[in-house]
Amino acid sequence: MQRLGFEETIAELRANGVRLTPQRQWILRYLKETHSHPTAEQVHHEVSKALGGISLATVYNTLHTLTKMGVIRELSYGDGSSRFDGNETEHAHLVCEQCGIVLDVDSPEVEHILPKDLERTGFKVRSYRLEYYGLCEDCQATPRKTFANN
Amino acid sequence: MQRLGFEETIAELRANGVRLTPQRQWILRYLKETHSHPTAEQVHHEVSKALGGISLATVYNTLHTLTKMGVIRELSYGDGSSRFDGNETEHAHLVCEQCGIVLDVDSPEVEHILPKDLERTGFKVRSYRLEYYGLCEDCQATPRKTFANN
DNA sequence: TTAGGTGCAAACGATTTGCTACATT
DNA sequence: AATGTAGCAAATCGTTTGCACCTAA
Repeated sequence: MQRLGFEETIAELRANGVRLTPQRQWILRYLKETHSHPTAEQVHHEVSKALGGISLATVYNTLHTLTKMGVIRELSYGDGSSRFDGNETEHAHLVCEQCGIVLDVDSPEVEHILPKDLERTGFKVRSYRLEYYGLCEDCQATPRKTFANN
Repeated sequence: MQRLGFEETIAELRANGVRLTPQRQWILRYLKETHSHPTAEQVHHEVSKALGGISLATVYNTLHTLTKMGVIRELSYGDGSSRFDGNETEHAHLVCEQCGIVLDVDSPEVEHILPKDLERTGFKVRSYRLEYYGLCEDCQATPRKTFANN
């Protein structure tokens, strides 16, 4: 349950013979250093500034490659677009239904319960996804905010 | 935490003055009577047989209407399409990464833990979503099955 | 009667793909 | 040098929308 930083992840990939192009490095760096949960478009926008241009297709391809390698995670929500999380470890999220922000939450109790709970199902669990939907603190204070943040 | 059946749900909607067209009734009936978690297209296919034709747009409209009314639930997965669940109550799912089947799981321990877990976050939780990803029993026995079931 | 639902086809938007040129190893 | 990667534009596909017609209450 230790989240790896950018440098550590790069070292791990290099050790596994993965090709490390500038595009891949910047995408990974951005995801590892932000704690927001950006969409592919947001990644494209940020990384494009650093590289002076990158194809959106490359962003998608790279995000999927990194997801398959297990160094980032992909989460798809009902709003049509996926979000990507530089934290590759299992953890729960808080999703604000008003402003759309996605926050991390440590949930040690849940971590203990879940695996136990599945023993009786015959299902071989590789990962889980736990999300709470509701209102973040800001939106509780400010009803009717627009859906355009984070 | 009591799942409502088709007849009960219909009665509730009628009591609330909701218009009950044949299209709405058949869509609701299908979702309430199956325990699979069909996509919009699967709903369209099944209901179309019963009605002798229905527009896919109507299926989408109706599914969203029923979701907003709280009598069904919508779940979006990474495969691009949403799935709809006639069980409107909170419950966890098992998602097989090989064949794509979505199974229900009762998780009473988790039900108890989750709300408690959130008290300290300042987040106002309205609902949650819990999914386990892995291999179902069939796919553990039969590796490399195609992604075309259920 | 009438508010609201249905159907169709066109529009949309996120994501994927085919293919050529290129850069890391 | 060889294999895998980047870029671009076109294609795909699930989903939404505008509008005319229709129907449950």
